[in-house]
Amino acid sequence: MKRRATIKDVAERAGVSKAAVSYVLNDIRKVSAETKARVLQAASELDYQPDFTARSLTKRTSNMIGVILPLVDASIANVMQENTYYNEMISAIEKVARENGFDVLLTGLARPEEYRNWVQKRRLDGLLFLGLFPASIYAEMRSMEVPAVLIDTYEEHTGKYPSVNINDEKGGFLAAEHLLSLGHENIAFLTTGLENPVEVHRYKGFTRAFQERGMTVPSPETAETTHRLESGWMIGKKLAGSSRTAIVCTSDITAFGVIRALYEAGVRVPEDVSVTGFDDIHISRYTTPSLTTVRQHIMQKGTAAAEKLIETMKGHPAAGETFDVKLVIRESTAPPKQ
Amino acid sequence: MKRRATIKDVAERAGVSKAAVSYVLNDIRKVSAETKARVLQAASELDYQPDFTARSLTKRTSNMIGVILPLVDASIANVMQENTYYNEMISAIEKVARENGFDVLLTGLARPEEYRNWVQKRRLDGLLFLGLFPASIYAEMRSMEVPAVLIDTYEEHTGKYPSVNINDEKGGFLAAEHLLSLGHENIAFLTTGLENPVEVHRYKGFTRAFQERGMTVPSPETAETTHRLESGWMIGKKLAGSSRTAIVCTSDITAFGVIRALYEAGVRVPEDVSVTGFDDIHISRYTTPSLTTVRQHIMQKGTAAAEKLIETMKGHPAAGETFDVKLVIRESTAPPKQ
DNA sequence: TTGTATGCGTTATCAG
DNA sequence: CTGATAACGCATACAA
Repeated sequence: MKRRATIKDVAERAGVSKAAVSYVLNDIRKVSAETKARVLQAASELDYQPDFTARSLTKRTSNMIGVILPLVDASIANVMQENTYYNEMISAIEKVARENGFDVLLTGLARPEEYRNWVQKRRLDGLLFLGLFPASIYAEMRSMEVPAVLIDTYEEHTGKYPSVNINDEKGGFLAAEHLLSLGHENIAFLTTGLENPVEVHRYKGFTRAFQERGMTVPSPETAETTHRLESGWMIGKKLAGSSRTAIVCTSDITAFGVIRALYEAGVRVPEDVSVTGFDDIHISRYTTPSLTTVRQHIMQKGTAAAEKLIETMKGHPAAGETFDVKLVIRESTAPPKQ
Repeated sequence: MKRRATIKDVAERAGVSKAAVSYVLNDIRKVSAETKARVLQAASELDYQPDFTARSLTKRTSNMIGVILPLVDASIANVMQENTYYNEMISAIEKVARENGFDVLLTGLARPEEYRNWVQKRRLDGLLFLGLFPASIYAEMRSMEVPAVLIDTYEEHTGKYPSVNINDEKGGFLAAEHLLSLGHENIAFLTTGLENPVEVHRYKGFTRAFQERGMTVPSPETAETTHRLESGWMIGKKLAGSSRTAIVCTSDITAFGVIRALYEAGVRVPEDVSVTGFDDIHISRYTTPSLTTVRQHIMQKGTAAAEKLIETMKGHPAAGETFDVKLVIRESTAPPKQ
């Protein structure tokens, strides 16, 4: 590779000191118009671009933000593999970062020690947490002074970091209320685990809908893994023979699994059983039946998270934000059979 | 943030020189057992971890690999948003990278100049190209000496870089042959554009199936954008009134769009029209009808690409590789109506 | 075997 | 206002 021009080359060509070049290019100090012109001229002739590595060393910043996903069985695949939710999030983050001159470092992290080390040795300027992590990681976080924004995380886990969320409680409520108003009474709530506050809030909203009608609240059905098609499929298989007439899922992905299992068992959706999803990923509009689901604006959330992080990094601490959700009624729900 | 221990701190604590510490930690030269022990002891006590930024400066390597996606309308979203193909690819790459001590820098790139600059100022050790880029980028590449592996790219575009592919021609053939053997004659081939060699090869395979039977080859239907649900949907809408009895799609995503459009037009799949996909992403097994498709092992491809890149970076240039594909017959295909 | 000195490309400090 | 010069943290050629 042809050696890249350094600041020294520019300085020599312009007949000034390295410092002068730096001043001009960073517009950090008054420089005589003539020097300035010479420097710019030389820089342009040599196609000079500052080296981020060297710059990082003195500035103690890397111009990189870290995007962290939880590791399940040593891979991020188990979390993100099947769900285009992450595609939208990452696309949004990458765009905001790139447009602000930052690069995105993507990694899966499991143990808190790794995390700390990773951040420090890379001199990351900011962090974005995608999803729920072991509580110990949040403890570790507090001891570092790196700006961070949490996504889909609730206060009890955060401490001092802004969090970007959606109104999960309302989402759960909307799904339940929709089914109740259709006339369903025996409704299952399918969660991937109530250790996750996101799931808890959705379940809370679900229960509120019942309570407001003075009905008893069904206990939740718990899938054994993360949001996966197969988790939904297994629960659907189990529920196919039950007396449930409707199933509320906490992701579109699991809803698809459920619907397929029901179909294989000869149970029709929505004629026999209604199913709702959560997220409204793109494909949900295209399946048959298309999915009645709780829509969240994923890219908006990702964009907001990245923007807040960058604001915070610039020294303007941003507040968290909770986005609204709305119910999108499609074909997977209908009144119960008589 | 509590100041991080540097090599100097370790040296002082161990009562040796900085150089000695470096030697021990990098195992670069023989060091007396005693010194070694003292250094390791001190390093461990101080929880010393070398700073990658500083290390990069002298070693001229960053321990980062860049994963590059093409930019469409200033965002990578338009390419990756709806397709879990990318989730699998990225998961696989991240895992291999992480396990080999590398971090993944993810970015969207459009103009060749940006690309060159990005690689140089970040001192990237290796590059992974996901998908097809403007030809000018390949030209720019040749002038740099950075190891790279191309994914889903054909020779004519590469030059000296190994490429990881699948047997696209065979995939196209399998899909067509399957439908022909079912008795279909009027089969549409839906491509997102024959500028992309991947699509060209699939179409070639498709045509071969016809030629081997001495049948005339249908001309392709071209969607106007990238692999998107909506691209498929629009073509499906157009094809709903046609005499085609089967449609071969070059991605599962577009196939879903097609199927939905047909459904909305009252055309049943597979009773009225058969549809095949390509990729076999996870959801294809769970939709109704489940999708007959050409399976490629996406994670295997991603893993291989990352491993080849790392091998090349270590000085053992790896060869490209073409993975096999196979037909997975599910519910979206059936013999034509009598 | 170990320590010293220098370079990597920038930015920050401090004289002039 | 400008320009040497010293960090920044690490690796390495060279000297001891």
